[in-house]
Amino acid sequence: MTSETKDRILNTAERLFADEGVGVTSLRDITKEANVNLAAVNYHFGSKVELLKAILERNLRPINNQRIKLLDDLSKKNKGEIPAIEDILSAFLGPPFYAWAELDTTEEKQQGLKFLRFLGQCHSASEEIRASLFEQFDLVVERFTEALQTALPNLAPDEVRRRMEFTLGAMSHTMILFELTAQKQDEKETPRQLFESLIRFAAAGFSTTSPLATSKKNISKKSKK
Amino acid sequence: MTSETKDRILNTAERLFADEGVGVTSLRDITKEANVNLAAVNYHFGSKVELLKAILERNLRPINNQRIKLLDDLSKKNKGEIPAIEDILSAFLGPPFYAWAELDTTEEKQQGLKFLRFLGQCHSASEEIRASLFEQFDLVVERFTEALQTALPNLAPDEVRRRMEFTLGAMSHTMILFELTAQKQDEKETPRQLFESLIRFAAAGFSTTSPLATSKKNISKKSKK
DNA sequence: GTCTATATGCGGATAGAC
DNA sequence: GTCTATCCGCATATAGAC
Repeated sequence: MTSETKDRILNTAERLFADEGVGVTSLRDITKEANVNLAAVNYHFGSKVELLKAILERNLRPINNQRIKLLDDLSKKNKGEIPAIEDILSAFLGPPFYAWAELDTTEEKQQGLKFLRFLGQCHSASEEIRASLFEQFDLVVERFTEALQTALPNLAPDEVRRRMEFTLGAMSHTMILFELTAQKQDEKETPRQLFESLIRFAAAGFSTTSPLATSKKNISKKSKK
Repeated sequence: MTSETKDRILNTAERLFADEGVGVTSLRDITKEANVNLAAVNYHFGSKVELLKAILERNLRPINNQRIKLLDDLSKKNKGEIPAIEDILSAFLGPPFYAWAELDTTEEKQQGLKFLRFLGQCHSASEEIRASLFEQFDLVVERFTEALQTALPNLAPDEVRRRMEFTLGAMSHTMILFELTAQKQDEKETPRQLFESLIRFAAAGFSTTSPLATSKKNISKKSKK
């Protein structure tokens, strides 16, 4: 049996990290609430950061698998033909939202929102946390960057990468705001609206033509008519 | 004289926070390097977080002032006429970059990049830091949201706000990546390219037409031709 | 192997002498 | 205003009980 203690730590920590935040949740808080000894965390995981990584891994794997699956399905469906930008982005940005939308009870949904917020925070946390996030995320981002490059053959590779980063930034920021959005508009389906808006925003950003030549110093030269 | 000690703390902390990160920089590190007593931080600022707020305030004020000024100039220049989206976004996203571009020496530039990264991190730090960031930022965001709404009269107010959030997310994420980008491409002007790409990406995102009706469950229905 | 009791050292904060 | 001494909570390490 893989140590019930280990699972109890994992579950309790997951809830506390999402609920209260990683920074303010101490190992003492976790072990007290889980009714295990303080040293158990170190025995089973090695450190607080390693525990965090384990939680990330456990929750991110199914989401990333779904992303890849959706992307593969896109390619298969339209045999040979290149998928639309919006569909590619939907396969990438959708899964975290789907995972949330599929939850049943109100409490589960609330908990799920908190986890999304937690995930978003990890994107811009300490270097070490970011690193462990991207350990499993990098390959996914790579695959989607390739797909987008194929769909946008005229866009310079550097520019595709930059736009992918902008999308990642908008995504993580959106995840942080998810909770607030959902609570404000009591129970309404606004998270879905937020998610749809994000896809549309990013798709438009990706689809715009290459940036102006960088020779001119004056950057914004657009006419008003 | 407003305490030379206070200034020394402020300067040293600013450098260390940006250089090493807020989390790993202890008050002991700061006070040792600044040659002041450990208790001085608490006397002058109250706490580590308050010190951080003071640094944020000092650096953000001129940037935010420039943002407002640029926006005002836009309105004045084309009397009555509504400015282009790209110009509005340029006035908002440009100042942090200008502040960096105006620095002279290589060391100053490097330091400036680190500060931009630090600023970006604050966007998704603890609730308390975020709050102090937005204490002075909220009004600016409000003004620009209004300007964008005016330039996009057909876009629902909720949607304008959402897109502003996406832009903020892309911006803070970009600031975090600034340092890396600049170092990779040895000394080249890529930060400017990054900044221009961001404006273009966000402008396209803002300019796209309203999202699909939310009645349909199937979200991505775009045809390929 | 699994867990506990306990120790180490560093962090921010503070009371009170000067 | 400045400094010393000290407090308490923290993550982490380890010795040894079961």
